[in-house]
Amino acid sequence: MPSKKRDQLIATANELFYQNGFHATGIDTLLDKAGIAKMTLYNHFTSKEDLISKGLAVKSKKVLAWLHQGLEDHAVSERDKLFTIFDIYEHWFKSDGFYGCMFAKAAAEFPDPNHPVHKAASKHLAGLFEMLLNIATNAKVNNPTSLAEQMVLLLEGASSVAFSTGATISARRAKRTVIQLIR
Amino acid sequence: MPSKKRDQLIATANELFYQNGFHATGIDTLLDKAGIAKMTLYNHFTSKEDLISKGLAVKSKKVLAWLHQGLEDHAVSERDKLFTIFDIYEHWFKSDGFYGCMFAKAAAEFPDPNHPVHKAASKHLAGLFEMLLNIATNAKVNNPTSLAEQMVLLLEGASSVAFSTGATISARRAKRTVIQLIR
DNA sequence: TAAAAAATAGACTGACCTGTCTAATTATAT
DNA sequence: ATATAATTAGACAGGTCAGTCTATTTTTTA
Repeated sequence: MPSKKRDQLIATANELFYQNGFHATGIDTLLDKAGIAKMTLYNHFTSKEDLISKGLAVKSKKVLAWLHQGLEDHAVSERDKLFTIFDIYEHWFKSDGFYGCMFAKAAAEFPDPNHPVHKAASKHLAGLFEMLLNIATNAKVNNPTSLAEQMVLLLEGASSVAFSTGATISARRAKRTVIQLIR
Repeated sequence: MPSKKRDQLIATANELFYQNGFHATGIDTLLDKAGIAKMTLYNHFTSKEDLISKGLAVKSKKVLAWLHQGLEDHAVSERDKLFTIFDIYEHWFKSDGFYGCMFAKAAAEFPDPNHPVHKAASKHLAGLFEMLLNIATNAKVNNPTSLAEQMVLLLEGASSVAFSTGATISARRAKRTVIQLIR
C-alpha cells in the first residue's frame, strides 16, 4: 500500500535511526518529528522493527541509485567509475549528514543473523557488490569479481574508520588502494 | 582503584555489550549475570556510560595484546606478520564469540564525536594503526605509513562485512589485497 | 579481636519504552 | 451529499530503564 504518511514515516524514521541509533530513538520522538499520530504508524507497520526493516529496504534503493547517478555524472569512463566512487564517498564523509554506514549500524544493533533488520542490512551489501561487479566487468579489469569484493571491504572500512575517527581522508586512502591494485 | 569486583563488572559488561549492544543491554541484566549488587557498580563507576568507556579501554589493551601474541606465535618473519594478521582475523570471524568490531559498534551507538565512549572507540583504531605501522616499518616495506593505513581499512572493512553478511571469507579477501599491494 | 571498608539485598523514584484502545475528526471517494 | 476509509489526540497498560537510598552483612585491615 503506497501512502504519503507511510513515506513520511519512513523518511523521518530513517533520518533519526541513522543519526541517533535504533534502540536510542523512541517511537514518540519519531512521531513528534514527523507530526503523525501513533496509530497511523501502527496501521502501516506491525512494529518498530518492521518500520526499521522497511526503512532499510527503501534506504538501500536510494543509496544505490544515488551512487549510480553520481557515477554517471562525474566519471569519464567505465574504468574511471572504479575510482570516482571513492570521491563520492569522500564528499559524503565530509557532509553534515554523515553518520557512517547505516546498514553496518543496523547489523550491529540487531546481531541475530536471522533478524529481519540484520537481513535487510546484509542484503544491501549484496546489492552494493552487484553494482561494483557490474562496473568492474564493464571496465574490463583482470578479475572483476575479486576487485568488486575488495572494493566492498574498502568502502565499508573507509566508512567505519571515517565515522569512528573523523578521518574523512580514509576515502582517499581506499581510492589509492584500488589504484595500486589495478596498476 | 584495582578491585576484583570491578574487574568482574568490566568483564561481564564487555561480554554483554559486545554481543547484544550497549543500549539494548540493561544494567540489571548485567548485574544478574555478574552476580554483583547494583551499588557495587555505582561505587566503582559513575554511570553506565562510564562503565562502557572504562570497559572499552580494557578491551582495547586486550585486543592489541592478543593480536601481538598471535603474531609472535604464528608469523615466521616480520614481513609475514602483515599477512598472518588476516589469518588471525579469519579465525576470529569463524569463532562463536565473533560479533564484529566492538569499537566500531561503540562509535555507532554513541555518534557524538566528543562523547567519551566514541573517543574510546576512536582511540583503539589509533592504537591498531600504531601497531600496524610498527610491523610495516620492521618489515621494511616501501611506504609503511601508507600500508598501515590501508590495512586498518581492510581489517575494519573485513570485520564489518563478515559480521553483517556472515562472509568470514572477507578476511582472506583482505589478505589477498595486501599481498597484491606489496607485490 | 576490634575497627574500617566493601559489598549486599531490595525497595524506590521518575522517566521512558512499545504497543493498544477509544472516540472524534478529517479526507477520500462514489 | 453520502458512505467509506484514513487519520487524529490522548489516555492507558505493562514493562524496563538508570540511578539513589537505607539498613544489614560480609570482608578486609590493623
